[in-house]
Amino acid sequence: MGQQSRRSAEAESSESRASLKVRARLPHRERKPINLDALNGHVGYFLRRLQVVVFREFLRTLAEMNVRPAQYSVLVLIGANPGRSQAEIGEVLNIERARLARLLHELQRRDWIQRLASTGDLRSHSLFLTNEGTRALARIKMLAARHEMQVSELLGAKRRKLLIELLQAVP
Amino acid sequence: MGQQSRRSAEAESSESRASLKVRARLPHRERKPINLDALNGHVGYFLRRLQVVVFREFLRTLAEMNVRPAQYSVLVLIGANPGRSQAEIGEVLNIERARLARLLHELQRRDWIQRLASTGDLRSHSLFLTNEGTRALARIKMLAARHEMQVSELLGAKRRKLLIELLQAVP
DNA sequence: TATTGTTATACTCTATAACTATA
DNA sequence: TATAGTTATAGAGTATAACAATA
Repeated sequence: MGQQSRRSAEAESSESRASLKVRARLPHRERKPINLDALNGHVGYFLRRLQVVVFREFLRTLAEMNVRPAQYSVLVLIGANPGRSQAEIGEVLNIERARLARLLHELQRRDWIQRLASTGDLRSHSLFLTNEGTRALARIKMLAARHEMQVSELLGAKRRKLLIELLQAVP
Repeated sequence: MGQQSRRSAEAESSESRASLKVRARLPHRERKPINLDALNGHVGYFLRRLQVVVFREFLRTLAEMNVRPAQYSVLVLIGANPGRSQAEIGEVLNIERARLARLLHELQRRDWIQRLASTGDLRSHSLFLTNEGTRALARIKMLAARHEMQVSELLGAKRRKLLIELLQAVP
């Protein structure tokens, strides 16, 4: 894979944590640094900056299963909370119900999930993994754990732990 | 504005920090909490969760100027670093040059920026704000500062400061 | 040969609105 | 009336590829 060759190439430069660095297309000569100005005062800017890098890495590591972050989070929640409705899953993940409907349609097409009529409220669907979905999720979780290790290499284990604690505590 | 009435309505419930909370469409009855399972171990999940809320709030607060986060960051950098090329701006912000070209085209259509031929490298364009762009950016920065205050209310000033320091230090 | 900027395409995600069927 | 889910549309963001001009 392209990722493998890239990683080994960068490893040669003896910077093990450089693999995820945001510096594509290195310029021929170093330029004067750019002043971030007001961006330095925005949480959103830094959140977005890191999130883009992390998601890009996620896509690379999960490429063999062709799973995107949103699909991953939905699969994990269905696996750990079988029988919940689309409304409940969507609310927790902050995914619009319209978007979730299409996302689930794709997961169903792959035969990873099934939607059964709810016993109580006839409007809602109860979500479950299929047997194939359960097997796929096991593999996917393994790759996701590998991804998280790469994130940990990028951030440093200590900073990663601090960051999770901080973000988890947000109301 | 709809936001104002919403904030005051929620303020009545004596939860001043609830204005940005992720709980649209409150269910009639509380359900059993959903188990986040493996998501609890992913920095990316928490990053994304907060970033979506923060960007949504940004859009609301900057709605009167019709400015999106990416446009804001580009305007700020051009304002603080006049004469830089598209390649330099795009690299810092991690915006694809193809996407940046279209984004700048839109800013130019609004007469907020101008692209002049570089004196040195004839391939590159030097980016500047127009007079109108300078005036617009002043107003935009004022709104962005207001936005950041709302973020600070959501996170708590102390946690916001910690978060910025942590994210800023990421390599 | 490589880089800068442009145009084009495909796909994902976000935000709406309109619709049905249930409650 | 309100909610659960579906379908559709428009716009933003991401990832590519191909191209002309210049280095």
